[in-house]
Amino acid sequence: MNRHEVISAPAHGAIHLHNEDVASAFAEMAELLAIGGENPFRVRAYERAANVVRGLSRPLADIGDRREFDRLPGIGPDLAGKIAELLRTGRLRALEQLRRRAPAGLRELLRVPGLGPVRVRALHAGLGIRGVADLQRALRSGRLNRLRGFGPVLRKRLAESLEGEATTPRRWPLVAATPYAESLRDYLRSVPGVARAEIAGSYRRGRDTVADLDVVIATQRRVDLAAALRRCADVHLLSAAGPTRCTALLRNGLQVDLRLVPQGSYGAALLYFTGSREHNLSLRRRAQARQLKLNEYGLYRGQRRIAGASEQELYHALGLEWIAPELREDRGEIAAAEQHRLPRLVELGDLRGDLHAHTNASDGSESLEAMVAAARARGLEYLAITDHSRHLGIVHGLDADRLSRQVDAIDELNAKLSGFTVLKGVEVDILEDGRLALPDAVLCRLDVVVAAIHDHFQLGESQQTNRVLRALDHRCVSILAHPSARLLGERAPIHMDFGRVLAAVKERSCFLELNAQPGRLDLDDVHCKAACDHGILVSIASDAHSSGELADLIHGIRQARRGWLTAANVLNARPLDELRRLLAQCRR
DNA sequence: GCCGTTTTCGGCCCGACTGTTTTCAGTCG
Repeated sequence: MNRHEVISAPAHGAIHLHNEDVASAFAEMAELLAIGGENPFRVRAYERAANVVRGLSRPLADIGDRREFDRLPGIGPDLAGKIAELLRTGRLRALEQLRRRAPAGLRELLRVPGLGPVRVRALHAGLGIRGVADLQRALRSGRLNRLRGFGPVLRKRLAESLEGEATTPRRWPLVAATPYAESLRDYLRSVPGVARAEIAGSYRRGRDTVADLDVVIATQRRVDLAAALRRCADVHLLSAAGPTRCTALLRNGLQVDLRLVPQGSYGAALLYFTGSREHNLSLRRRAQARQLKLNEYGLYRGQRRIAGASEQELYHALGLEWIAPELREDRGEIAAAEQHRLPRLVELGDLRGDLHAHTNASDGSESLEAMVAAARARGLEYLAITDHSRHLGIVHGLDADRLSRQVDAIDELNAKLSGFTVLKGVEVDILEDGRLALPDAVLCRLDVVVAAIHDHFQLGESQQTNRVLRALDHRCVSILAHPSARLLGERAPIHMDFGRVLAAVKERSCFLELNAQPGRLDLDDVHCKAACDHGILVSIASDAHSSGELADLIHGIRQARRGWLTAANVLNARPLDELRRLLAQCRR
C-alpha cells in the first residue's frame, strides 16, 4: 500500500506511523511549498527535517514526546508539533491544505531534469500544465514556445528527458555500477596530466544503490576533460561540459558527474563530491561559525587557504577527527568526531566465520566439502551450513530426515578437520502463521537455526509482525535472516513493526542477520544502527550459494559500517567458543 | 522553519554550468 494513503486516511483505530511516513510527509511538504514559491529556507527546513527523521535509528512513535522531538537537530517547535499531530491523528492538516492547492502531477514534474520549482510553477501558472502528460502535449503542440524562459534548447532537452525517463532505472544496485565505475576510473587515470581519479559520491559512502557516479579528478596541468571523455568508449554523450565540470551519460544509461581540480584541492574536492549533501552542509555551517569558508577548493580564512590537499587536514582544521565515508550522512557523526567517540568500524578481517551458507543439498551449487574448503581458504575459522528447509517449492529443501543425515555428515567431516569447525545449521522457513517448517526434534540437534521469510510478503503489518514474533518465540531460533525480505529494485520490504521485532530479539537474546548478498543488503543501514543501539549482535552473512559467493561478505561489511557497527557488535567476529556460548544463550 | 562562541532577529553552503538573456536566473550537485 502506498504510504501516502496512510497519512491522509481518516483517523480511526490504532495509528502506527513509521519514521518513513513522517519523513515522506515532510518531503512532500517541502516540494509543495517550493512549487508554491515559498521562502526557500523554509523549504530547506522541511527537507532537512525529512532527512533527519529518515536517518533516526529510533522510531518516533517510541520517543512519543513533543519536547523530545524538539531536541532533534533541525526540528523546532513547529515541526515537533507536526510530528506529534501525525503520530496522534495519522494526518497533517498543513499538508492536506497544500495538496488542495497544487495538482499531484506537479511533483512528478519536479523529477524531470531541467525542471525546478520555479519552472514548474511557470508551467502551471502560464499554461495550466498539471503533470508530465500535459507537458508532453504542450511540447508537441508548440504551446510551450510562447512561455517566457522556455527557449528552444530547453524545450528540446525536456522532450528528450520525458522520452528517456521510462527506460532509465532510477537507482542502480552498487555492484551493478561497480564495473563501469572502475573501468571509467582506470581510463581517467591513464589520461596524461591526471594525477588522481577517484569515484566519490554514494559509491564511496558504500550505499546499497547509486543514482549516478561522481568522479573527482586532480590534475598536474591543464587537461581537456571533455575531449578525454569523448574518446572513452563507454561514454555515450556529454550533457554538460565546462573546463572543470562535466556530466556524461554512459552507454548503459548511467550518469556520471566529473569534477576536475588542481592537486592542492584534491582533498576538498573529494570531501565535497563524496557528500552526503547533508554532511557537507553541516561541515560548511561549522566552517562558517568559525569565520571560515569551505568549498570544493579548500578551507579558507579570508583569501588564504588553510587546508585542501587531503580530507584529513580539512577535518582537523575544523576541529574534527577524519570521518569514514560510510558515516557521512549527518546522523551524529560530526558530533562524534568532535568528541573523539567515532566508532572503530568493523572490517572484513574482523570476521571469524560465516553463519549462513548453502550446499548442493538444497539450492547451492557446490558440495559441503567444497564450501568448507573455500571458507577455510578465505581465512575463516568456522562456517555454518544452513541449507533450506523443505517448505520452499523452488529448491530441494531438506526434510527432517535429510537434514539429520547432513548433520551426521558434518560430524564426520569435523572429526577430520583441525583448526576449522563446521557448524550444523538450517535456514528454516517461517510459515504464514509463524510456525517453523521443521519439527523441534531436528532443530534442537543444530548449532544454529536461521529463520527466514520466503513467501507471503504482502501480509498486513500486524499479521506480518505477529508472524515474525511467533517465529522468534520458538525455543530453537538463533538468527532472523534478511529481516525485511526486500530485494533491491525488485521487492519492497515487508510491512513489519521493526521496533517490536527488535525488542523481541533483545529479550530472547538472539540475533539479527545482515545479509550480504548485493541484491539484498538486509538489514539496511538505518535498521543496522538501530540494532546496534539496542545492543543486539548482528550476523554479517554471505548467504553463499557457491564458494565464490563467500566474497559477498565485503558488501555486508560496507553496509555494517554505514550502520556504525564495530567488531564488538558483530556476532561472527567472535571466536568460536564465545560464539557457541552466545548461541546457547538463546536456547530455552 | 531553524538557530545562536556574532545574533532571540536576521541570517541561512557554495560554486559551476546552461540558456535566455542584454546582465542573470534557474538548476544541479
